Amino acid sequence: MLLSDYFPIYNKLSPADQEALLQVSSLHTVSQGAMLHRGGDDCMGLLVVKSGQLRAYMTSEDGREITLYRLFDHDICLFAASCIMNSLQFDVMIRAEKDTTFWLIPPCYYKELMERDAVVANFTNDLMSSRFTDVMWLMEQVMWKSFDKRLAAFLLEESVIEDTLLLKITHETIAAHLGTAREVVTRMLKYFQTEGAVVLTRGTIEIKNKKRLQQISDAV
Amino acid sequence: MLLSDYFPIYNKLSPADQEALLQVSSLHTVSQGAMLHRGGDDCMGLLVVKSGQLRAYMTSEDGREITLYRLFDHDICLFAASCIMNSLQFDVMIRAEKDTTFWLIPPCYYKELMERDAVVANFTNDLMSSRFTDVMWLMEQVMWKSFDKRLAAFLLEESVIEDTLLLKITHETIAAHLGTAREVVTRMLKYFQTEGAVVLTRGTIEIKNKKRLQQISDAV
DNA sequence: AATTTTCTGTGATTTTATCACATTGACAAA
DNA sequence: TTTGTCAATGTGATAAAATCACAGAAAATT
Repeated sequence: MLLSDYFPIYNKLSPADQEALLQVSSLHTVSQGAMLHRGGDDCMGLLVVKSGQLRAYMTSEDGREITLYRLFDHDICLFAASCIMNSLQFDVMIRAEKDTTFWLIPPCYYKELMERDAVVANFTNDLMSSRFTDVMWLMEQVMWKSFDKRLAAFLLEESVIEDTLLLKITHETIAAHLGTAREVVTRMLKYFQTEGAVVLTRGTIEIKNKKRLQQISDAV
Repeated sequence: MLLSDYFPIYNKLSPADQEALLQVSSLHTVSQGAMLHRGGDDCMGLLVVKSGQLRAYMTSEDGREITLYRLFDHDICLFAASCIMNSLQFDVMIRAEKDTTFWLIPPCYYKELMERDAVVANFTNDLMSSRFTDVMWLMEQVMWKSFDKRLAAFLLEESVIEDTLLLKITHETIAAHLGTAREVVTRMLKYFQTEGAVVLTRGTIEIKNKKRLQQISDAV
């Protein structure tokens, strides 16, 4: 599979631009845990995920984290190229959650293309809208949902992503996803266990009663 | 003053598009408190603020609110035209905080223009980036700042916007801006009063010690 | 087997949210 | 002027979540 298969507007580019895009783009592979981007200063370029999984998150001054959204195969990451949009004035961190292969389109090339080509500009617009939608969804969760609902929803989502009921994840990691403290996660998980919804062992959470988690997550 | 003075890229449009833009746009005035937009379904168009003040906010199912950002003279509101971006999938409410005069550019016209003209598309991109930046700033506040800091910062900002130390605002309204409950605001304001930072009467908050509020707001 | 590190458990306290209702001030109607 | 009404504020009680400070258990390393 080529970049052209992963870049939705490739066919709408002029032949010259198609050629140039393939020329300047490069394929990279990083290992799980690799830091791809740390905030507004660094600017690697537009990142097109071929395979793997990335996590975009925000950090507090004292090192707490919250996951903004995740990127999977075919997703495109705009914020690793935040320098091309000078009205974007905030810091997003991006880290590989799995071994990940991606194409990188250099920021200066993409910027020039976007400013010249309406199709590319509108596509960029769509990308940004999607991420904006993700963040607004998160905002709603953080603002109006109680923690038990958010945790239950996270476990269910994680179960879908990993395609298993036996999650290999620590309380600390969950806390970083949800933007809270580890103890808070531990206590709520203990409660879920007394409810029979999960079984906990060191480093794992086994989902025993999916319906119960769904009830908790969906309750009004 | 004409729309052309408030629309930054007007001079970059073709003469025909300049002409058409002025043709299809309309000038409107609404009173304080008027609801301009409620969520994704309604789509009035791109809204260019001539004078006044708008508030963009989010609501919970049970009617709680939080202010996302505010719009002043020369600001342009993209979300009253959210239908032109079909990847934008969230609801923003927009209400006039003051009597407001604005131009309205019809969504279908703007959409067509944007898809055709790279300058317009990139400008739209910039608008969206700015709002995204606002929301990310809010996210940081909500996630990592304690409530006393957020309230102190709000009072100071309000004082700048209204250009007075005697704020005419209720605890209920502040709670809606900050996304919390009225009692929480009342209690914290009482505390600020015991600190000598403010003096409270029904419907007003007088800032007595700006420095103290700044200390509270900026404390690490 | 001993040591170190990572992960989990838990009490105590503070902050913030929630619920329920009391009180006060402003304004309007009688 | 008095009375009634409503919006705004005050506050106690309780619950949820965050914070702090350790204790202990499991896994990994030496």
